[in-house]
Amino acid sequence: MPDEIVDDAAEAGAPLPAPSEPTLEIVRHSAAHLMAAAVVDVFPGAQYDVGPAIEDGFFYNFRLPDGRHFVDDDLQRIESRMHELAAKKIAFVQEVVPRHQAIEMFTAMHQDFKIDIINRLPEDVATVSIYRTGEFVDLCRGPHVPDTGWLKAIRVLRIAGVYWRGDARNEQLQRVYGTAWFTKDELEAYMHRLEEARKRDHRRLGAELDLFSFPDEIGSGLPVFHPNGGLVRKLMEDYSRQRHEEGGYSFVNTPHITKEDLFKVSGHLEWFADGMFPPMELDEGTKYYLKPMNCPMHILIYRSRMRSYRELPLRLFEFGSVYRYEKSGVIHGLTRVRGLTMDDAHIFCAREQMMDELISLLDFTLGLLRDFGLTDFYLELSTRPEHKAVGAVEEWEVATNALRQAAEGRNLELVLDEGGGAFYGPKISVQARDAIGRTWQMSTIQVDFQFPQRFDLHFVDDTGAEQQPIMIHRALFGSIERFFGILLEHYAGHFPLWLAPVQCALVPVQDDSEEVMAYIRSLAAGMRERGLRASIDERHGERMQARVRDAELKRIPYVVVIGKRDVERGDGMVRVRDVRRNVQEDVSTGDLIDRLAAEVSERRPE
RNA sequence: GCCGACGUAGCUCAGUGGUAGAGCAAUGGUUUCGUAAACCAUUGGCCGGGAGUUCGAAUCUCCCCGUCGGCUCCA
Repeated sequence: MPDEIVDDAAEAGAPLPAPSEPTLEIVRHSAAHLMAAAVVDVFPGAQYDVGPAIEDGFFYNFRLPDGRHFVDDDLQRIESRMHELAAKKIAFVQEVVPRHQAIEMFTAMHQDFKIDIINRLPEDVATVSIYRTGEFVDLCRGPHVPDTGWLKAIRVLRIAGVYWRGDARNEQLQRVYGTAWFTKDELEAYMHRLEEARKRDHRRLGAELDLFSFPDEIGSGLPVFHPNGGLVRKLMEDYSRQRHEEGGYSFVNTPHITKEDLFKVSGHLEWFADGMFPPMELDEGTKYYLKPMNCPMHILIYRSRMRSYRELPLRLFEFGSVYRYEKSGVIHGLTRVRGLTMDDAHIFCAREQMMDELISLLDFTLGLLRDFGLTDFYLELSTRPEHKAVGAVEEWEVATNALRQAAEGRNLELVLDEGGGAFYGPKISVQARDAIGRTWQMSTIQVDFQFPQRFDLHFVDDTGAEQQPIMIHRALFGSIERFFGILLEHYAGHFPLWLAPVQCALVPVQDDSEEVMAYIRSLAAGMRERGLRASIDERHGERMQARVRDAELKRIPYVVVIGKRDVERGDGMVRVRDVRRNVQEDVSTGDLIDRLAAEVSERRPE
């Protein structure tokens, strides 16, 4: 994302005027300098590359002498030295020096990266700006805080190996990340935010709520869904199917493996081989591949017979499981896996139909996402990748413009992702912001002229002539696994009622009364009749308080406690605890069931 | 794949060269209590896997598998 972009030009050239009040960005950039100064102190001979302020903090990249790598214990040493330097209130002093003089100076200091950065500046840059902080000198156009005494609320957070200039073919440098704030309170608040985000991490909630797991025996990036997770997933799929049925989609099914030829024709083996599992070879020498995408199979369904213009748009939908070889270091919970199920569809239509289809598709997409409680979106338009792309540039332009037009009709921010398209076509991604402001890529909609050509697809138009259809690839959840994980984090485990695996916990005050238990069982049966999912806490001998606590920890949205008094009163009233709002209310069982049923049928988000 | 940190009971973790521990969970019992943790007892482990060093390895070394934080990638 943009916060990682390192702009060398911003590190040198014309100095920037200091604003009257330092901003958080200036504090962080100054903290980066302070950290580099500390690293040079602690590791004499260390070379420093670039060190910008980023969202929530800063980093600096280093090359340590003798090929040394940072280890975790170094973090504390660096931070301690930073605090020492901060306490000295060393001034940040700017100088503007001639270019050649700067090169001589950094040459004398053996700072190869700085020399390289200066050499990359445009020829007409005659002077550069440097900043001194005591002994430490950095090429930088500033501005900075007046002195290091401003840098009290700092913390060194983590280390990383990073490729020089962000290219995996280059040498790997050592990066140190830190965070900096105006005050210690803000720093504490930030650390607290990190902790809160950790608590809603879907990997943690998945285990706590018994939703899914990643057995080592199966392999990295290959999740299994437990009964409760499977139920949520089924509810998601059921609703998606219903919407697709209403949306004019046809349902298809395709196998998980295929002979290699299919992926030769599609171009996947040429362009996507890195993302595919290695082939299985059969006795006769035939190679079979696990499919990384469903499109070629849907194309074969289209091509199984001659198509008429009357059939178009033909929308083929499938929850299609695909397998992608993701590098070991990138696998992450449910959001980056090696086996996933896409809510995948391919729309075959005539060129004239494309625009209408894209517009209605975008509506359909946003509507579905909103039904799952995601409401804050922006769109991203990804254009032709410079190197990895098939097909004529003109066709890419037509497709890109069609997507742009469909997107612009909306009241949503549209950002450009230059060169981020698939190898076969440009795409629109729907990005959603979650409850704590993070953005996630959700749906993708891709226009494709290539596959119809590669697979020689046709339909007969109203004059009896053969025409080539165009294809739209689209996945709205993206992958069900990923969407599941995002929803889980968005709701911090508190699914909306219609998705909650257990909607209402029925808790006896004391479980030794057959009367009470019978009452609870009949209430559960009444709920079940209305399609509601209630659980009865039948553990023997637990205290009611413990049962309530357990129900809340399991994120069961409603808890009803029932004891002798309720049964003896005979008025049908019970006390309901609304866990998500943390309120209690007396309500009749009939009303309770009606209310829950209404909340479910309206798919209320909370 | 790369850099770093890790892997001990279902979960969270302690144990750093001398035959493995706590809390929670689970199981059994006692208790029957009105809205977030009753009490007692019991069970539970090839210390991720393999090889090596050592009289002796959870502990040291190497290789593999997996997890976590980044990087690269995410078509």
